[in-house]
Amino acid sequence: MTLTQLSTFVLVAKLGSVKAAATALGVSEPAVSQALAALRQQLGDQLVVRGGATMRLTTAGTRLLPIASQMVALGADAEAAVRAGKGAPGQLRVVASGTVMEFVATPLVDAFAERSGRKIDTTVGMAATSEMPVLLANRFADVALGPNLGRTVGDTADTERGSELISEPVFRTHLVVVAGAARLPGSPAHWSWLVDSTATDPASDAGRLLHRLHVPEARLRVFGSMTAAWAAAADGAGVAIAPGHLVTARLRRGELRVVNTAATPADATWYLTTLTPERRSIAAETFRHYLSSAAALRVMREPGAGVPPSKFRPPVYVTLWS
Amino acid sequence: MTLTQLSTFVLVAKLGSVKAAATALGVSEPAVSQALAALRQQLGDQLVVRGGATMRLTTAGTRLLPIASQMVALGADAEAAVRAGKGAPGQLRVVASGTVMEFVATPLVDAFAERSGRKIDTTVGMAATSEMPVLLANRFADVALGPNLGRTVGDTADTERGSELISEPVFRTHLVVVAGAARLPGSPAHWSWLVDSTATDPASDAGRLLHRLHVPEARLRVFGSMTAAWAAAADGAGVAIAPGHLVTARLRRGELRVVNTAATPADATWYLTTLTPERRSIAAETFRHYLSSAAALRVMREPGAGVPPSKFRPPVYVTLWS
DNA sequence: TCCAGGCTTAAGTATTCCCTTAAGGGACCG
DNA sequence: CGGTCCCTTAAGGGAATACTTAAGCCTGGA
Repeated sequence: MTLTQLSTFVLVAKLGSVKAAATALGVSEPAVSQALAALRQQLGDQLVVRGGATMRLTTAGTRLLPIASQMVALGADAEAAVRAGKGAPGQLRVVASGTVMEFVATPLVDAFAERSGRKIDTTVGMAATSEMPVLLANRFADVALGPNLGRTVGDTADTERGSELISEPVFRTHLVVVAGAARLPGSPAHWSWLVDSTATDPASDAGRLLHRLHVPEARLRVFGSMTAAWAAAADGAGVAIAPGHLVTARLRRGELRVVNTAATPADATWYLTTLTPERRSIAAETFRHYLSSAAALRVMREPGAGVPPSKFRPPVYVTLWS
Repeated sequence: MTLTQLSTFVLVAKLGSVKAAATALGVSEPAVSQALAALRQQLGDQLVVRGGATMRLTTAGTRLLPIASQMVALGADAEAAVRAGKGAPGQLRVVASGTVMEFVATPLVDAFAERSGRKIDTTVGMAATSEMPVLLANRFADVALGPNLGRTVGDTADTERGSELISEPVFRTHLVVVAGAARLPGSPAHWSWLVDSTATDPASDAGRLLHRLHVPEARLRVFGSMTAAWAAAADGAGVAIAPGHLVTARLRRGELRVVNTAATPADATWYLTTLTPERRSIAAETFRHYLSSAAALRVMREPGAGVPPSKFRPPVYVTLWS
């Protein structure tokens, strides 16, 4: 019964699938399945079993989950405690949604590291919206930047202590639909939508927008980054989604134009999600404070030139700081 | 950072020595030292350093200890939870002092297992008095049978939550000094004391008795078991210590006679020590209840023939159910 | 000053972890 | 009934664990 195995179990149980856990951990499916098999053999119980759509917990698994979850969290706390105890630099692990990751996470974190006098080691990873609560609750990450993760209706799991999350708005923008010079036939559901991978996350801002416009999946063309999608849109290949404030330059130059739809322009707010204050690490608190500064706002508003399409790595999930 | 390493660290920190931890775990000293070295390297801090008599915690080590301790305890809880969840037999791990171990632990546990309908897997290990609180607090054991472990004055460590212990008297006897036919010259401090290894434990009943009589260590001859010591005493090799109720037959047969001293007969009470009720396992609670039964009392009063000297294993510490 | 007890290192070995790719089921859906 | 998605097993390899014995080293005490 290793901590790795327990982490794996927790992730599978909370995400409801081996595949999802494997993705979140950045390993192959068999790796997860095998860790699970080892736990199952040693504890003499299946713990999680296939139950149609999602993996279901057995009775024993249900009892194990809160304990395992706490052990994993304590494992992270242990490292943080030792770090703090020996006066070493703190550590801040950020997870960001794809959009935030592409445009502002890196410059934001760079600026933060600069400002903190390099006293805080900061790393960034990308995660899907559904993964973020799990990653935070189990201390795989300290803060999340992306959509609102505050408690939503129908949230059955996670009534355990310590898993409560707090989302605070840090930046408000609006999503617009943009296109090049090409004519757009018929309704939005018939257009060709040039999107990045976050749009396939139904809980993301872009995903919700597409859902509201009833765009079928067949009409999507997924690009490795938003920047790449915009370039394709400018070439007349279809329409793309963009945070308004990030395409002002392209609009001014006439490369792109705004296309109004029934659902756009749509408000879109980026949130910072953390644990409750008493469970927050010092580094997380510092970062939270930094985000309310004028310097941080400036970075989010004008994140520089963005990342050139070739340099932005597609949704290769970062191995999450094992 | 494995659970094994954390257990090792906790044991070293709480027992104050690598050697003690190695003994308690039933492994060699280098094994402990090495586990510690691995932790130290990974966490980048010494955690515990040599500080004269006992190992002292560094700042980082101080912060780590409560967290590690809780992780270890949760590890045991996890197994228990899964066991309970799948309806498997419960588990009861008993630690006993040497005397209890030699005479009553085995028959007591056998009787308990019988009575519980084999629904509880019971194992017994032997431990020194100083080790018992640590073993209980970190879930290496569920109950302890031996001297009173309730909070004593000067108990500096263990103010952390969950380490509170409750000792309840379960059997009252009295210690007597016995000898064979030989004449005893001078004061008790000059006699030859034939004892078992528990007498070298200063916190044990026998150890305290020897201290009260100012018997120097040089006057001790350590035997592998009390039974063996009594046999030697009967041969005239010196005096021995015995719980009165266990030597009545030998006294009646004239093999031994009681020698009165300034400190004997001395009251000696065996206690059952457990965690607080809400932290107690079901098996521990069941055992506690069983001990108050007439059947248990009978076993403790007349534990059969005892163990023949050759069969009782000297303080070979049982590997503690890792 | 040397000695002794106790912590640490060195060297070697068996075991377990943890990951990979490739291939074998099993359930659900059209 | 075949496809597809997903979980699982098989096989293999590299690294880390966890233990041993033997030998060094540091500190405190006679």
